[in-house]
Amino acid sequence: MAEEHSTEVSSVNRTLRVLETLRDLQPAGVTKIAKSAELPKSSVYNHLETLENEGYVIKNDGEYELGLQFLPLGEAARQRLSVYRAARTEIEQLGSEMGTNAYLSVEERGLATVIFRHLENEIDLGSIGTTVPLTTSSMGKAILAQLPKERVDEIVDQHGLPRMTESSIVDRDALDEELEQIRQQGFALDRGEHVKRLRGVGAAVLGPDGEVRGAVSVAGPERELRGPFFEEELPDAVLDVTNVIELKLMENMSV
Amino acid sequence: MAEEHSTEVSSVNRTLRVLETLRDLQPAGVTKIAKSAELPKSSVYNHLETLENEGYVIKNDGEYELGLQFLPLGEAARQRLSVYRAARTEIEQLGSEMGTNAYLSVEERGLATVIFRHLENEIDLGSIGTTVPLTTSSMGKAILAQLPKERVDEIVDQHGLPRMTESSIVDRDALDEELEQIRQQGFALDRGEHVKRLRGVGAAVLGPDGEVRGAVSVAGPERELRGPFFEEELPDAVLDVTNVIELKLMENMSV
DNA sequence: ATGCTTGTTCTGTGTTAATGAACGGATATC
DNA sequence: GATATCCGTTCATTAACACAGAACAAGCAT
Repeated sequence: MAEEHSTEVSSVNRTLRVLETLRDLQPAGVTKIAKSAELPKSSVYNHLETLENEGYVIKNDGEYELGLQFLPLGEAARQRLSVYRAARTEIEQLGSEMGTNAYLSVEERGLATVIFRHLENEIDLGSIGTTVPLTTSSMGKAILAQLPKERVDEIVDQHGLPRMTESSIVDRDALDEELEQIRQQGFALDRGEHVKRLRGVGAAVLGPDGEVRGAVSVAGPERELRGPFFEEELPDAVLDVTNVIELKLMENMSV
Repeated sequence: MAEEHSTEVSSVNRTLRVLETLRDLQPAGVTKIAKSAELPKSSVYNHLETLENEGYVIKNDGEYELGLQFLPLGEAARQRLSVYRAARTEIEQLGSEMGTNAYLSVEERGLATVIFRHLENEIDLGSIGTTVPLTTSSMGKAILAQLPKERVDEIVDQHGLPRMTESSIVDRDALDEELEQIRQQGFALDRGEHVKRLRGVGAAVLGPDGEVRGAVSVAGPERELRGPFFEEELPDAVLDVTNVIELKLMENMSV
């Protein structure tokens, strides 16, 4: 909120806005994007042209689409995370053994970002790159529970306690209690706090330094995730996997 | 080379250059990026600051890294491709059944871009988003063989016939012969034309309209891919898969 | 303590990104 | 089939602001 002498490059902000609206509207033409982004048509046109010349945007019979040049950027962004490299295969195995969708997410800018998933089920909480509030998912809560208290305060200040469903935690004291319980049992449960009737089991992955590197979770519909399967078997499986990943992270250190 | 009245937004080009050098150098500081991109330090700094405010770049103890915001953009770029949605699971099955790495790639801007892969083997021809010349891989040649002749001319004019290894096709007539043979047999073989001792088998995927939508391939080291396994079994398996994908693409039409 | 880094701030100036109107082409409308 | 409306694209002007390079501060190594 406090910008003194703006050191920002406004054209860049503009391009990013164009790209984000294109992402949501694609395929789309100049006019459509300009209207949605509330920018002059000619301006949007110039940006799209520039982006197209570099391959970041593709023109297909008059309509624009995002170019595949973004793939290497996204890939480089997640390849830099050692937890991604260590967890990939483990997540796939976890998902196929349990017969559920399995996810790997990391915290960035106060949100949980899904960086890898294994699908068994159509009911999905979001594709690669999706962000969810840390307070309304098993992965998010598992991460939060391992962050220093000040960081939790920061994040809650910044993002609040969004009420995604009627089960979402919206009270700060309730959150602290929940986090304490998660620390004690080692895993987090989500009973429709993010999406109604969608349940999940998540646990944090700690690095060799003891810092949170991310979280693993499995998720599925209420009717499949219940009873001892939900409350015992899945937590055990998830904890096994986070344990293996943590060991892999240690090996990478010593090599 | 022929720019009349430049309608390009130069700041955008600048940002893209910063991002691309960051992608190759990350984690990196302002000075390192500025030197490599041959841009003034302050300029790079301003761009990085702007990108960081939007989450496209992350600052970790003084060093910059690509932010996870690129994941949704990359994901949106490939999700728009119906062949990606149809081929995902088939590629995984193909790879695990054959015990080889399996790839899905599409042509964009005259290059083959890998948009999905299944790994069984360490020897890899490149991660998601990697581009390879169409003339030096089984996927690329399979795609080329299905493109209209004028398009092939365009692409060869633009990218030439790069000699990646001593086996690469560098003669235009030889290419045409090869493409004709690929059309007849339905699949393409790569005998170390892209990387020495790396072999591959690829076949194109055609859409309901008869246009090329991409190509599937399996690849592995020479010592594993040889004899009837390389020349018969793998081609059969790849063709089976492209066939299934093509059928899926037709279903999606009618739904 | 001193010499190098590094990231960051600053300020003027020249470039150029932004703008809205106008063009021409295609499609839709009646 | 004529007219109207939409689209992408071009254009010219002007104000804005991105750029650059030097100066600053902070860290690290020597």
